Amino acid sequence: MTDISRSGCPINLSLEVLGDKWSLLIIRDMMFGNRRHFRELLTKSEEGISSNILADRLKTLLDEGIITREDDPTHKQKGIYSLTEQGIELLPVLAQMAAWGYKYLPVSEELGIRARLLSEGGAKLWAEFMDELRESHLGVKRRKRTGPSVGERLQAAYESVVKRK
Amino acid sequence: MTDISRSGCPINLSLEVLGDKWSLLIIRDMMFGNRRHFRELLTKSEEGISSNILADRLKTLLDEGIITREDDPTHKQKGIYSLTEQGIELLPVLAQMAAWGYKYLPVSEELGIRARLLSEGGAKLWAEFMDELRESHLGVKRRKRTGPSVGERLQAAYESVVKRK
DNA sequence: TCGACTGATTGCGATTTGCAACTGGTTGTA
DNA sequence: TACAACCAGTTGCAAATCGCAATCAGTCGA
Repeated sequence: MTDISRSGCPINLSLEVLGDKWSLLIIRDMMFGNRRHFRELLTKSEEGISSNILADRLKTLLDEGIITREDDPTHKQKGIYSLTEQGIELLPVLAQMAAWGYKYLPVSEELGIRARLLSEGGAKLWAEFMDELRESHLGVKRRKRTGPSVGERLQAAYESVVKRK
Repeated sequence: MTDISRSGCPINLSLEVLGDKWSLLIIRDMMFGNRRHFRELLTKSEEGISSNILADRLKTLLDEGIITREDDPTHKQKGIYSLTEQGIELLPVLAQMAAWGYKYLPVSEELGIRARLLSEGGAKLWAEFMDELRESHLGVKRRKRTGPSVGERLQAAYESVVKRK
């Protein structure tokens, strides 16, 4: 990551932080896959990132204030990565990107179902999911709610497609 | 651009098409700056893309069906690049990215004003602007409207900041 | 005819990427 | 206590990509 920026345009600045093939995929896995450890991000992702790239991107995302890292009390070597508020607010970007990809690219059925639900749910569903992320990543308490969470609903939809196969 | 994809995830597929530092900036300039020729995209952008990268990205975007190219009748060598519907529908992605960058990154005042207006305008303004793009890039006729277009309003806001300096 | 302009292409060094192997340490189990 | 499995990274190296500068051939207006 270079220190000097090409321009002060918000889109350009965002791309200088996120405009590579992996950063947003890591954030996607933290958001939708609840991956919080290095190993989980390394091995449980669809795309198979290599460890040096993962280490490098996590470092950059830390520097940029998009994620944080703290020690896992259950294991001296484990670190737990969490999204910051800034990271959580990338959800609309990912959601729009997912909706566009779902509409125009050859998305697989099982991986597209979440994009569809998220797209159909609109801004209101995104806000609800972001609140859930604030609870699980920032420790912010939420009002009690009824029924399954957005995260659970997305997961259930995914598994129902996978099971049918 | 590789032909084989890492996964069928919509976010991953979108990133394989757009996940580099330049593609979305080219689309941004076509959308908001009304740049339609190679030369315009090459020299009138804030960031200064080099000509080989621009040529390569335009080719990729053509292949992906995000833009089209046709000959300019006024000059046998000039081509006019236009956004397709698929390209126009990247507006929400760019708008969300601009909003996020505007909120969290050191955006310059003159280049941030459009992001702010676009963000405040919300989905309704985006839809209106996309309709204008359909008219100027796809030749789709629109119903007559009153007052300045979204594109004109964005441009006016930008110039008012630049002039004040 | 000429100089400026058009959309590119080429050569080349610097940077980034991706794979595989490896490091130093921790944990659970016997 | 011994040991295999697991943990978060690091290192070396080859290949691909990036980015700058120079260049190219066709076209236009004077």
